[in-house]
This record gives sequence, C-alpha cells and structure tokens, in this order.
Amino acid sequence: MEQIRQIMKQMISISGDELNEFLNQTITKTFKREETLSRPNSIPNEIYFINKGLIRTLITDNEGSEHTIHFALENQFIADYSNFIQKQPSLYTLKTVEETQVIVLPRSAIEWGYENLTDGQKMGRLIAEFYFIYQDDRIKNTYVRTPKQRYDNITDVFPNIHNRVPQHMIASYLGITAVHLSRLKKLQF
Amino acid sequence: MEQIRQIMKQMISISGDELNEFLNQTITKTFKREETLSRPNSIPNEIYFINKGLIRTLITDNEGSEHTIHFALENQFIADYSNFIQKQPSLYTLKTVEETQVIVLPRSAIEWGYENLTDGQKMGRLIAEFYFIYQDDRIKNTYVRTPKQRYDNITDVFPNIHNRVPQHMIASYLGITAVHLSRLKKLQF
DNA sequence: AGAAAATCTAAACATTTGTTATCGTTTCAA
DNA sequence: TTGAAACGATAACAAATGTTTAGATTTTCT
Repeated sequence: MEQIRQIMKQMISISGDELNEFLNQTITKTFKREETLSRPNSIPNEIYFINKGLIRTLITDNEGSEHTIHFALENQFIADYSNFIQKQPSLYTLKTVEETQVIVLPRSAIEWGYENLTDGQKMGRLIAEFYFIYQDDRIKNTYVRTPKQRYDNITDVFPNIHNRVPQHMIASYLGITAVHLSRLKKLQF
Repeated sequence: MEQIRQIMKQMISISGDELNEFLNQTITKTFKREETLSRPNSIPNEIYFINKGLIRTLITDNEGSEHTIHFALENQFIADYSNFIQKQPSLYTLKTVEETQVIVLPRSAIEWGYENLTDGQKMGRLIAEFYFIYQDDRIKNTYVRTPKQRYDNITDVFPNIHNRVPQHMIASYLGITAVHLSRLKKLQF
C-alpha cells in the first residue's frame, strides 16, 4: 500500500489516520495476463490503482473490431471514469496486458472519501483535472500532429511502452492500422 | 447574472449570500463578432461563462493553418482550462463567432471559491468531470465513428450549430477539410 | 521441447482524404 | 449601396491510409 499512500499525500494534505481509514475500504487483487477487469454493458462501480502491471482500455465497434483507447501504468488510477461518474453502462473493456496487481476502490469508498476526508472533494477535482489535461493534450495532438509524429512521441506519455505492448495495440491507440504503422516506421520524418 | 446563478445552484448547494460574494468578484464583458478573448503564448488567468453568443477555441499549427478545437455555447463555462490549471502559456486562441457577452471569472475568484465556498472544491470537481466526460465521448467517437457519422450527430453536442457557424469551421472541428465535408454531405450514409 | 498462436514486415491494390483551381452566391464592411 | 471578401459546391488529380494476403520470426502455452 506504500505507493498509493505516497501518491495521495502528493495530491492533498491527508493524515495517516485518514489514509488508513480510507484504504481499509479497499482490497488488493491480482490479475493474470489478458484478464478482464471490467466489461461492456455493466455499470462500472470500481476505480483501480495499479501497483504493478499494465492495463488497457478498449472499445469494440459495431463491426466487432477492437480499438485500444488508453494504457494505464504503475501508480496511476484507471477506470471507465465517464460511466463511473454517470452510473451508466460501460462501452469499454478494461483488460490487463501483463500480470497486474491493483488496489480496488469501490464506489462506496470513493463516496466516503468525498464526504469524510478533509480534502476529499479536492482530491476528486485534482484527479478529474489530471485526466482532463491528458485528454486535452491528446485531442490537440490529433489536430496538429501526424500519426508518425504521435508515434515518435508516445513514450512521453507511456514510458517504456514499446517493451511492454505489441505494436498493433499502439497502432490502434494511434487510430491507424498495424500494417500502416509498420509502414510509417520506415519513414525518416 | 441570472443564468450563472441558476447553473451554479444546479451543481452545488450554495446560498444567495455566497453567490453574491462570489459573483461580486467577476465582471461582465461584451465582445464583437470575431474578437479575440485569449491569445497563444500568454498564461490564461480567466474562465468565461457565456451569457449570450458563441466562442470558438482554435489552435494554429506549425504551417500556420487554424484548427477549430471546440465550440462553447450559452450557459457554458469556457477557458483554456488545461493551461489555466497548469499556469502554462496557452497554445489556443479563444475567439467569438458572433457578438458575445461573457462573465469573466478571474483566477483570484476561482481560487477564492475553492477556499471559501462551502462546496467550492466540489464545484471544481463537477466542472472538471463534466469536461472529462465530454472529451471522453469525443475521443471515443473518433475511434468508432466515421467523419460523416460525427457530422450527422454534431447537433447532439452543439444544438443549432449549423445556423451559427460556417461549415468550414465544423469541418475543421471534425478534423477534415471543408472540401471533403462538402463531398461527404452528398452521401446517403 | 514442440506445436500453435501471435507478431511484424512487405507488397499489391482499393478507398478515403487532401490539394488546387474554378464558379456562382452570400455576407460584410467601407 | 456597392465592391471585396467569405462561403459552399464541384471536378481533377495527388497523397495518405486501409485491406488482403503471404511469409518469416517470436512468443506462448502445455
């Protein structure tokens, strides 16, 4: 539990007692490679904190093909946050890429935190702001950068990703086909 | 000021006194058509609430061409929120499309709200969550919908946009050229 | 260790999207 | 009010990206 304590302490002022009471409402789980944490058509009621491993968010379109929408690494929170907030059925699948250990934060713990932690609402604001900034950056890049440029800079956001994720998932994240990415890699610029 | 009062009351519990004290720190401004509210390379220190009118966010790429990233309508908050949060120089331009009246919320008022409004942090969380959900939806659509499908559904997010904004700006928002959008419109599906 | 599956590259061809130029219409500003 | 600029459609051609198939290599699972 040391990692999440440190991350939370970096975000807000929180006492050891508050941290304990909050983390007592969570459980730690381990998933094997390619296991599913969350499926479409169910309402997401959990947020995950990754102790170790790598999780991928994907969406399946009407033709049945999968699109990787996001990667989540160690020391990050991950969820179908939109549908968690809206209490609506998810369209996303959350799946491990490699063996992954997570801390499961159930909705009850999150809501308890908002009400009872001194800086609970602030922590919620900071997490939402963090992901807003990430998404804004991402959207901006689709307008002003080519797929090749986005590929060349992907390790800024996902360090070491090339050694942990097959290339076709990166292509999917970039919004292009695996074949096309393979072609782009040959280009000098 | 009636609109922003109503919107804020819908989001959080806030007394009339709190509202008055908060709104006393704001000013109302009117901009003509195609006027600039915020420019690149300066740190954004204001959030705007639109009483009437329409604002467009755009980014200029290295080749000098403009990309419309967002439209903001009546009763919405708008800013270069990422760089407002990060206190970093903006890459965006905020420009009115038509004559627009806004309430200007300076950074000082926002920070005062976080500290002094009973539900200040919660309001910040809800706004960040709202825009997170909007962006998530947008990113999702780029993966699973064609430009034509996104065009056909744009009024879900921006009602009446076709009567207020020239088509080439919509094309830009969709990430395609104006010529291509004109072509797509002829297609049945 | 060995068989099956996954991965990456490559080439040929198809489709989508961008670019440039033109034209008629509408909108805007002096 | 009028001339200039902006706008939207269209066509021809160019560039980017997708699709299918194949083959060689690596990884995974038993």
